[in-house]
Amino acid sequence: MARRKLNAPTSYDVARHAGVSQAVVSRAFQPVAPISDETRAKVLAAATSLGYQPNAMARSLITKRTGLAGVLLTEATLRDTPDLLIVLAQALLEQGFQPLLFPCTHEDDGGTALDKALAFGVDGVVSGVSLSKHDLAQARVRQRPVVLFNRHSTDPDALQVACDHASAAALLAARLYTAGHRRFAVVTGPADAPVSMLRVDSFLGRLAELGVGPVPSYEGDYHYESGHTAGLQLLGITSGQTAERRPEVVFCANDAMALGVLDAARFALMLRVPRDVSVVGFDDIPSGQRPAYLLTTVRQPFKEMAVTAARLFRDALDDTPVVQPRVLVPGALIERGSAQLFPDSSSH
Amino acid sequence: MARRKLNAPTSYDVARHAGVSQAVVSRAFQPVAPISDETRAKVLAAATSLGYQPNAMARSLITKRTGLAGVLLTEATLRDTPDLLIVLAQALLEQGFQPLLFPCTHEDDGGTALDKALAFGVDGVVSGVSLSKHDLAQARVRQRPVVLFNRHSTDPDALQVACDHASAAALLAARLYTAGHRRFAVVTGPADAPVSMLRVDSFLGRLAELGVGPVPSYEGDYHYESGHTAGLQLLGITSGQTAERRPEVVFCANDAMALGVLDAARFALMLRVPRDVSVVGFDDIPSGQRPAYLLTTVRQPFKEMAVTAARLFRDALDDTPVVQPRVLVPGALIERGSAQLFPDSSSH
DNA sequence: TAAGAAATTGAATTCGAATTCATTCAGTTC
DNA sequence: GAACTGAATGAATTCGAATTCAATTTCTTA
Repeated sequence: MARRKLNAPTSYDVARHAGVSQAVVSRAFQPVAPISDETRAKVLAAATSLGYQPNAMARSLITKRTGLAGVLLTEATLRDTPDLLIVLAQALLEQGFQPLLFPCTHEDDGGTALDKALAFGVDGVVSGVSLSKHDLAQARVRQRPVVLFNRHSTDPDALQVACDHASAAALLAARLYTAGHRRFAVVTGPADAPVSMLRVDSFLGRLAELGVGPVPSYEGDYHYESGHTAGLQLLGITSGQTAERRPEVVFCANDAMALGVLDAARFALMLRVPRDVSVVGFDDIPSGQRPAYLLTTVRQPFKEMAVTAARLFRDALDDTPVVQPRVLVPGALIERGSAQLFPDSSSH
Repeated sequence: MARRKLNAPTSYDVARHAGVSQAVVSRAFQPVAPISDETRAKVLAAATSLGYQPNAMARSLITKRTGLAGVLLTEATLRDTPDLLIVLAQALLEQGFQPLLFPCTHEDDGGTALDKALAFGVDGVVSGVSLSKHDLAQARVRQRPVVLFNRHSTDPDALQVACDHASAAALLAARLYTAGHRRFAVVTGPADAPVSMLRVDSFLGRLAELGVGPVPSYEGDYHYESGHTAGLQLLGITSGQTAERRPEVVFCANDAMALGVLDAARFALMLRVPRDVSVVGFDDIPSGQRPAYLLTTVRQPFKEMAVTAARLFRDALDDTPVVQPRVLVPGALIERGSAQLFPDSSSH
């Protein structure tokens, strides 16, 4: 490994320049330390004149802190809800942490990503991918807090912030039932996506409570295309569907697929939305807000969730007693034109 | 600062456990080093049994390498083209670098972000925000390579990878002209957005060459809403527009605004697209691909650009002589239904 | 078999800033 | 003015792995 010398000035250079000891230079850069204002000013002046900046590695070596927060997110999350990364990064920066991104291709890459993050010396991790109990234990041994973001763990001590997908989905189900709908269909996310499961199961659970019978379902992969395929499948005539048996409502585990269903219904099957069929999703992605879609959906309050996660993260690091290790933030039902949400007096 | 002891094993612990010296442990973890296979195996066994991982800070302190690549991107970029971050992160990871994200609120936050990145000890930076000559010089003094991504610098030595926005925009202009269009309008990005300038200026430049007179323009901010407003303004009757004077084509500096223009035209002004007006954008964002929009646009080959950037980055770090410091990758014209691209025999 | 080359090994040093601890100095108090 | 308090300072140590260099072992080769 080529040892290249970097001509960056060190604290010793600054010390010599300012006529003090290295220890004093170090103190000048700490917010609170035994040093006179006069000396500090002198040191800082010398530092700026030399273009000195404390070496992060040397500092971390002794303080055991890097100021880095590992951020574990799936590529699907990054792609579908880019806003999440932005608000999470902002929130972490506000708490004084720089986000170190670990993009995960699959939901089960979390363990590997966590290992890598720890090897890089992150102070802790905010994880938007699932982590096993074993992974969490490993982080705990190393005293690195982990905040689960929209992910759940059976570990009672795990820190977690999540949208209350279950309640929102159940509410949406009830709302649609009340509006008079009786024939439902669902498009799920991939079987190993925990959030999809939460949403779909709650939706179906509430419907079951209300006496709605078996609901056809299609397993998508969170992408638009799979939603499109699902739409053709669930609403098309291929399976001998007639208007009487066609689902009145299609609930999708996320918005991307809901848009696919919507387009399949409108452009491929020539159905009118919401008159012939209501389509609802989950996430409130920007394109669903456009007049071309007007998707009824559930919005996750990412900003609030991110701020909460960042705060939990910092508190855990500061050994501040964490009052509430598990925070559930309610989702907001966003009613737009893609679903018929009021009893239709003209029907039947 | 509370000095908390982490019970992480050190190389000395492993050394004791394996009955060798600390130096040998260090060597066991390097791919090529003077150590026998036998000893290495013994050390690695001891290491795994103790759960040892080399301390990144200590290592970096002496090697002057962190394995971190600073990634500077504006929030607008993160939001509008999330795919870019994903492919860039993948490409950097493939070259052995972990992306350290520095989200920038404004285009001119680059200098600050670069400073922060250098303070964190990144090995170099890939910047999707503008950097001043002074910033670049500072990085060079520290021997930290900077690869500009879709950004330009007058510095002849600067490493840069960019989409050839200018050529693509000019091509698009010519294409529309050939199709018979003569009345154009443009929606620009914010005045300080370098990429918007490139695109719009080239588009207008080519039109001017073709003899097209003054073109009305509206300054947007890259967001959908501003596109919507621009659409109302440019195509609406507020300014006493009649069908004869209404622009036949609206060129937008990015897709997000193009969608806004398109929706304004269709849903607010009841114009038919592309019959009454053609709308074209730039970027090829996913929602423009949907049947509800079918936006004609220019796609940036992000994957290729990212791979090139990552390779440039690595070569610069390895002191591999960089063959081509400036790479321009051509954009791809994506023809969809939002623009009339062929001479219309039925017109006039 | 002796001399020399090559491969391993370990003791000591290094990287740069933070911290400990002893020391100095100025300011109080009686 | 002696004794004491508190603040400010610097010498020395520390963090943990990589590297240098001298010492040792093993392997060649004449």
